[in-house]
Amino acid sequence: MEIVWKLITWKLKIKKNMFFPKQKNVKLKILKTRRGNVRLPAFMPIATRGAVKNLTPEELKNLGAEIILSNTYHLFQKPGLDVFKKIKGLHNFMKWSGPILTDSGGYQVFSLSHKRKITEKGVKFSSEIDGKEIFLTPEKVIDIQLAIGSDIIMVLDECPPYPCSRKYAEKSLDLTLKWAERSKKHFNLKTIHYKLKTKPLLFGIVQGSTYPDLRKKSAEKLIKIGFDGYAVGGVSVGEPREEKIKIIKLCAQILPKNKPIYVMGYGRPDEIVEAVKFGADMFDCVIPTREARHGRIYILNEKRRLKIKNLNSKNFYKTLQITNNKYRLDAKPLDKNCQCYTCQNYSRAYIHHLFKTKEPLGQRLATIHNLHFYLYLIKQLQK
RNA sequence: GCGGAGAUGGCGGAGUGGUCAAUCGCAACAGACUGUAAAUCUGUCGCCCUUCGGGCUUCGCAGGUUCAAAUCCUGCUCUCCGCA
Repeated sequence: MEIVWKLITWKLKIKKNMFFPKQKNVKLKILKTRRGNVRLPAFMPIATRGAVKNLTPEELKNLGAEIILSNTYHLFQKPGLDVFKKIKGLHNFMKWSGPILTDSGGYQVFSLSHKRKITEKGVKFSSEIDGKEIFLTPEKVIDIQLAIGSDIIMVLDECPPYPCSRKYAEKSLDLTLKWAERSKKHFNLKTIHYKLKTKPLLFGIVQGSTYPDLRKKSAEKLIKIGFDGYAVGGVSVGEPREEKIKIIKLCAQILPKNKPIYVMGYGRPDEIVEAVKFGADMFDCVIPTREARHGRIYILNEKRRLKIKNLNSKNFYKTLQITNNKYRLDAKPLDKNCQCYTCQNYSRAYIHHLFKTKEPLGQRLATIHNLHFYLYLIKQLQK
């Protein structure tokens, strides 16, 4: 009798697995990290040097941020790894208890291109702070991120510029793929003693510039190596909108749907909405914070109750330049429908004045508003 | 009163015969920003015409020298510093 029962349950299990073969086509809704779950899609405010400019981690949390991004290259230079060893990681250092994703320094290969040299072994930078030489290899970058205490570790890649010749894109991709392989190997070696629950995640990065076949090759190779998530890198480095969308769409089609897809450094609000429709899950971008500091304010056109179907149009939002003279006497809040701290308390005229007189509070209030805008938007997309 | 220095576009301040509508900084006005070398960067900034370009009026005021003056000369007005 017992044997029969076992047989039945065994058969049921098999059937169940046939219905859901590893759930490959089910879109991921939640990303599990060792420091808690992240609802997808997610937007990660950027704390390059361990701080989202103008905000405390507590304020960030109140704005609804579930995960933030930090940077290997910059943290390695300052404060340096000895500090993270002493203070026990970035989370403790900056008092942020949620997950942290760290970028590998691959973007600095692009943005500091005049100060670095790429070889098969790694990238040699001459520091923009003191000119000192910094040598990063795929292995070293993993070690640094482990020391920082990152929850999502990015592999070292080369983010090629745009436009990029076919020949260079191929060469660059070959190197990036080799580095990806080495990264995975090194990561496994270094985390072999970690318990499953406490192990950080490792993400690979798809490159290949604007060439679809290279992107395809890149994605397929990374899947073969096997990562906890996949990023689309090298997007928004100056290419036209259609090119970006084409690449993101292609990558999202190829990459597994039960793993998070992270479009790096992306994007404008409408671009994010579009990418989510194609299957992208994670984003980070300097736009809301940097533009806030420069006085550009994001405003929703729709009334409250924003729903994803209302976001079809590119015009669901607009921007306003608060430094413009026309806001000098404007007693309205930045956005009359916005529930953020800034809009609940302050007028455009006041924020305009703070900017004109270079009071840092202006940038702070604008940052709060713009991040609220982005995080509110992403929340609507989670529904 | 005597001696010295100076007056330049919204402000500060270059320029001391043609290349000056006048360097530069600030202010003003606008724009850009996509894994943050970014509280940054770019443009405009005497007036008029549609851009290239062209025209007009400017360097305290009034004359003068010169082909040509913000720049040289004369007078005037004002400001600052020192001495009485």
